[in-house]
Amino acid sequence: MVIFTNMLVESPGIPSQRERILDAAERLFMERGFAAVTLRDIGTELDTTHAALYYHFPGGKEALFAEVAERNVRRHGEGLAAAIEAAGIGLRARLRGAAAWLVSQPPMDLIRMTQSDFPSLPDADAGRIMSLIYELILLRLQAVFETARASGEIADCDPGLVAGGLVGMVESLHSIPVFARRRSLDEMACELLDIVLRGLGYREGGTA
Amino acid sequence: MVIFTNMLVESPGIPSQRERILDAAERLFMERGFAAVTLRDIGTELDTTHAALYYHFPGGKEALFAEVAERNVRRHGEGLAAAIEAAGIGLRARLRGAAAWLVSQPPMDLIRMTQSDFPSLPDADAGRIMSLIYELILLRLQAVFETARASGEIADCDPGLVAGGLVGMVESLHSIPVFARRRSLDEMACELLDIVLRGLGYREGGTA
DNA sequence: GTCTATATAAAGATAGAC
DNA sequence: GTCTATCTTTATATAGAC
Repeated sequence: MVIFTNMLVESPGIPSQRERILDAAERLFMERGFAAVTLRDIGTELDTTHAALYYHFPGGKEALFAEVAERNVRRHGEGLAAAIEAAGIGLRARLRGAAAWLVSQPPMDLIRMTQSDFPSLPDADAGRIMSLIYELILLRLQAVFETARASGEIADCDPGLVAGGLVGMVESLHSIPVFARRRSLDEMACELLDIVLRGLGYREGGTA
Repeated sequence: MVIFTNMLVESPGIPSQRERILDAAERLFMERGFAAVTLRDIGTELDTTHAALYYHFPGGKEALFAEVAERNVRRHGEGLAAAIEAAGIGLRARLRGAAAWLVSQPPMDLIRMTQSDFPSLPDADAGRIMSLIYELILLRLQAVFETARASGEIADCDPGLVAGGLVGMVESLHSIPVFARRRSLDEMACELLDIVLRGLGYREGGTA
């Protein structure tokens, strides 16, 4: 029986250097965007040099960003699905779970991504990541509204539009400077959610 | 009677080169953010060289961005005030006017500004512009909700939170790629607005 | 795998001609 | 006022030692 070294370093709790790079890069890139982060910033974060990054990511900054952005979208999607799942049934519970997840994560600035980051990437990368955003996040939330509509919990509406508007509204809470936050992002998201729910004619349990 | 040259070049319809630079810079900076735009980009846009920009803006990129960002916020604030004013009375009309104005402008990405652009500026500039955003945009919209609350058009709510959430929701429509827009941003904003209005217990005319 | 050193390119900024 | 040319800094990227 042969034990591979890379199986050991990938064991839980001992993240590989590659993972550590991805973590730091993801945080920096998602906070500031592609253009505003240098490879030296990422190296400094890990107490190493930017040259070391090229061993793990031969494709350089673009490849690193593309991988990091895709990873971020997938993580957002998984967390969203898990939060919705864990919330059980009922539109209000599901949306609160989804919103709590979104504000617990670094901001996902879709305006910056579409207007600034993606145009800097090869079309193939940009297109793939944009499709993932649509598929893993927007469609996932849209399905929640469709389910609620089908069971009579809410009135008729454009579920895709409402899902998108909700993400934008909740994510925008991240733009409140930390010193100006008199309540937690979670509480504020809940209050906004309740307004939207009422606007959709929400009644618990639906027509049943 | 002396006629100053710079009075002539500032006459309507004949924008000075300084104005043309501000216009181009504003569009580019507000679309892509501080880090993603080079002075050469701006020069190219005006069929000139980046060196020429230093004659009009000796402070370089930072000073140009600071002036452009402040100008953009003031323009947003003025347009917002004018749109609300022109809409007459009634919360729905006012919010529709405000939303129509917001989607008619290049996106104002508050997440990117606070997380990425402002940290690149001197604290004084960043603080001043952030205060203007608060004062000219958020407080202006907040006042609309407070007025509506006072006249009984809507139920009690946190007007600052609702104003902020609304801006975030409406602005996020800008992240929909152009090819994927099946309706105009204006129509989508109206539909979202109506949901929020209903959620606030809106009734036309208020208690009167 | 990571480092130092270096090559190359891009971007901010200035000088001086016109 | 604008241009060309140049300088300086910064950033991406590579080479080769360890």
